[in-house]
Amino acid sequence: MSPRNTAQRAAILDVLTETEAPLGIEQILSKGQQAVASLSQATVYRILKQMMDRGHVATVQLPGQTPLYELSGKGHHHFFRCWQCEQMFEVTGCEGLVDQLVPRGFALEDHDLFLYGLCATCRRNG
Amino acid sequence: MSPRNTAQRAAILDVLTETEAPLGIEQILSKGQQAVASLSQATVYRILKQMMDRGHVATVQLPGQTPLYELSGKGHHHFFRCWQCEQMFEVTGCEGLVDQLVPRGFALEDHDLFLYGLCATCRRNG
DNA sequence: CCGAAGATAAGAATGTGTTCTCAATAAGTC
DNA sequence: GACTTATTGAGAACACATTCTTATCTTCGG
Repeated sequence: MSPRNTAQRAAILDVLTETEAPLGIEQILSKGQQAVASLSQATVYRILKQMMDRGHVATVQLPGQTPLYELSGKGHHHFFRCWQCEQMFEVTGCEGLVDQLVPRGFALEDHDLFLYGLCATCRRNG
Repeated sequence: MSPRNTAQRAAILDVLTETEAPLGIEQILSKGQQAVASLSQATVYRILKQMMDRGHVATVQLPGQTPLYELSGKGHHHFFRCWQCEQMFEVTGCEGLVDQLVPRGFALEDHDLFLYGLCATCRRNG
């Protein structure tokens, strides 16, 4: 059966829709509480898990960090994370590049890639 | 002061030296116990931490996994992880490739890259 | 070889992220 | 509007990796 249309579910979906970058549990919780003050952490976990099971949400696993969440269906992409403002920027266009690193005889099926540095704004201001 | 020369410390160093791929705590523990049967998990953690503080050991953080450990001083490199045999293979030569993905105006300072698929052996046998 | 100080084993304790429990609440149905 | 049933909030419980505690053992300087 399809899930009931609760204010909490709508709030979480709104947060994910309005934000371009992937978000952590705490960020989703605090932003969601601006719409539904009573929103609890357990509910955020519960709803995100359901959305993932239904394929509406995907996780972004940065090395050594807890997962971030974003709406799925964006196609293959990676992220540039700014060390100053900590924002994440979507990066595309890795097709063909990564293949050049695969050892002879190996079959590449997937890859993870994360870029770190300064975004254009922080670079100018810093 | 320099650390005392114990059998446990030598065993862990041997394990890291003899293995080309980065290892997890459990692997280091079980391999090390072949040399020093009494080796305990706490000691593995303690000695690895010391080796990291001294810069002799570095961690490899795969997304969504606990850290792996390898001897440092290998220069910049990445890994290809085989889904079948779960072995990790060192990959080098990313220079210049990653830069092509950096958005205009951004300053790239570091990156993580992980390749997944089938190694040559598993590809032939599977 | 002795003794002081550091190192170890084992398990207890901790920390963190996530899931569970259950009484209270709210959605959707008739 | 009342009923049935899913959903929620709050905190307890859990899982797990990691660190701490302490009594015992080992290294190494003298």
